[in-house]
Amino acid sequence: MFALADCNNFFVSCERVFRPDLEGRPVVVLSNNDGCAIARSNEAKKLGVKMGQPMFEFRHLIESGAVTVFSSNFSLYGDMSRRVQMTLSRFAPAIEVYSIDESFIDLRGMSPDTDFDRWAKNVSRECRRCTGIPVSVGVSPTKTLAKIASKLCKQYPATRGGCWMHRKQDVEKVLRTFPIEDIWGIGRRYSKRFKGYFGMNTAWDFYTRDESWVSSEMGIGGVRIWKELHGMPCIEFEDTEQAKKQIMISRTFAKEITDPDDLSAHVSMFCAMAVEKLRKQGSCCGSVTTFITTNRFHKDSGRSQFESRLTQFPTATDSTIEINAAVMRTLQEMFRKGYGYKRAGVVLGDIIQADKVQMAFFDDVDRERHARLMSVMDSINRRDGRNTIGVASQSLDGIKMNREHLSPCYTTDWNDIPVVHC
DNA sequence: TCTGGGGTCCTAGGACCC
DNA sequence: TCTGGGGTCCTAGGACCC
Repeated sequence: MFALADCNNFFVSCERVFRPDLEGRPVVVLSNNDGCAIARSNEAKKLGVKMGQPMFEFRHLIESGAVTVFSSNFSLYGDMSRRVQMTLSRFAPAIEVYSIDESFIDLRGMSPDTDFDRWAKNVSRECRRCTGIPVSVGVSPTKTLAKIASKLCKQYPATRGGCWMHRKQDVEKVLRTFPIEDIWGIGRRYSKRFKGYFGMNTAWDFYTRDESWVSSEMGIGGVRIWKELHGMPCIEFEDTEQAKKQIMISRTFAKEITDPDDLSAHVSMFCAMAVEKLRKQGSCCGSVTTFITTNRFHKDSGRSQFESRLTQFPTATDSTIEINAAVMRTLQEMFRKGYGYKRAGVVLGDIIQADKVQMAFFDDVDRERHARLMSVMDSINRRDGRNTIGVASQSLDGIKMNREHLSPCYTTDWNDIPVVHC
């Protein structure tokens, strides 16, 4: 058996932990720059606020007081996520942190006589008690079915946050009405095709197809989903964190940037952030891509641009100095005067373990020195906060963002700790 | 006026090798 | 007119996830 513990409307729930007055009311959390809705309470969903919908389209709901909005507060969400994970760890030797709000739990070592329904309800209750976050715990023979089971918890309050779905007849009963687009791994494209072309609307319609049909339509990935629905586990449980194969830092700017120095300062900071992540996982990268783009929603195509440049390193590196130099050079090549840049980013690729780097024959970088400097830089930034020191080209002011509705960092900033009056 | 920020895997096709 | 057979590697693009 596998369990999936999925936090309900996670970002909204994090805000509600410290604002219990918002329980039962429509709440929306916005993306960076207060752009789009990225989390909605059930009440906000009922009012018609869509995932990813731009805020200006539902501004009337905010202004009339029908919806409460928050700017995203990722230090809060990250910390709350860690607390939920700690609580889950008490119930199983191994958990797989799948995303900020979802973890899988391997139950294969537990006695087959276990009452997993009771177990799931208990885990959910404990998460709520210890962290304040409502969590849906689905248990099933495969990860894909566990996902479905956890969705049932959200749909039916009578499950009290936990649901064990394992008997064939129960699974099939659920699949008969489960929307095809809600199956894990079947996205917008496939579900649109399945509905339009083949008149398939439910998970049952997919489940009852031949394996060979699924294979020809979707390839090996589809077959895995199909088998998982039939109770055959195909998706590995991964409790060790995998090193990233690609690391990207990009941001949309609050205002278009026209000044090359301003743009450089930002992109240089993105670079420093990305390379810090790279070192943190003990890797080096063989290439870096820099990209800049103008506002993609602008009609005036004469002034629009998406450009990117790839730099490859003869010897894979984790030196901010070396990578930043490449990024700054390519940025200079791409920048055009008179254009307003709305978004930019840095992508590190060809990532390998730092101790497996193959040196180039004519390598002339003093890697020892760079390594010592980077290590000192990282420890200072760890101790005194991000952006305490960095390379000269980089902005140390952070990114200017619109965050009009930001909540306090209740759990990660001494100045924001809630005060209890009694 | 205002539109997020990350990731992964699979496949097809081309280049190239013997 | 006829024009092998097998393989690997790389890349771009498409699909998905949260």
